[in-house]
Amino acid sequence: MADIQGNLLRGHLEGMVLSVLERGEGHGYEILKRLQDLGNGALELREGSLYPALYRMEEAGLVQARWESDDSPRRGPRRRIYALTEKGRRELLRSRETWRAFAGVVGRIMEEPA
Amino acid sequence: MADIQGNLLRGHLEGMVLSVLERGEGHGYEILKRLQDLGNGALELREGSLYPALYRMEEAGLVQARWESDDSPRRGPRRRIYALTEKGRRELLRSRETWRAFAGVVGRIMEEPA
DNA sequence: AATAGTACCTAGTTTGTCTAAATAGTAGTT
DNA sequence: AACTACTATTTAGACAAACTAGGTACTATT
Repeated sequence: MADIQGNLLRGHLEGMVLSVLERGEGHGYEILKRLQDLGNGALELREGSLYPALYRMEEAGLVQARWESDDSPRRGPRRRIYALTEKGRRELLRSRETWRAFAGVVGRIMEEPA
Repeated sequence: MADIQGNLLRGHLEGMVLSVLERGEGHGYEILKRLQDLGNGALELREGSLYPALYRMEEAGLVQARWESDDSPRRGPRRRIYALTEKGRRELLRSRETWRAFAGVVGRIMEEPA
């Protein structure tokens, strides 16, 4: 199983998080699990990568964070819920364009017959 | 034009260089131009990224380098010519697999309808 | 002599992922 | 009660690879 992690991910994680949040808000651990699920076991993403990414994105105004209310029915550790902002939505569109350009160019270079 | 550079490239450059060299040996500057051509103006790759990458790859035994002979017919700065080694060829196969896995996973996450 | 293109080199900066820990609540087991 | 495991968040420090921003040197053209 080719593991996707580290340098390969650099610069691509933010778009992936934006994309996951487009389907609905979610807390950090949930975003992590959604990404790992979507990665089908090949995506090795750690908490230590995701949480700092979320903080950067919050600072950049791409996502808005709130603490889950105390009086929610569930028990367990508090969760911080992230949602896309308008700016984040625009950034997602740009991320998709960048991804397509990137995948097109690198794909062509990697796959073109010798 | 979406520019492909910096963090986006991290971890992907080595495979691209291997792939370009599969089509035939070449010197550093030539590899740079070939990549920029293949990138159709979108790939912003600098010498300061490529040369160190070539040194790393030489050290890792993926490519073999030699100085162009002095008595070659052309005039101009000396060139250092890089060629794939057997190990480099094997690594290229692995790079392609990794690329496909990466592009598949990230593509699915980026493009999947919300 | 000035400019531009080819060709290589490299010290130092940047930055985002990862390592590796810590904290804390809940649930199930022995 | 003690344990293990899972959920959930936090963060200091390490690391590595692309980049910045220069430098050298030869050739050709204006």
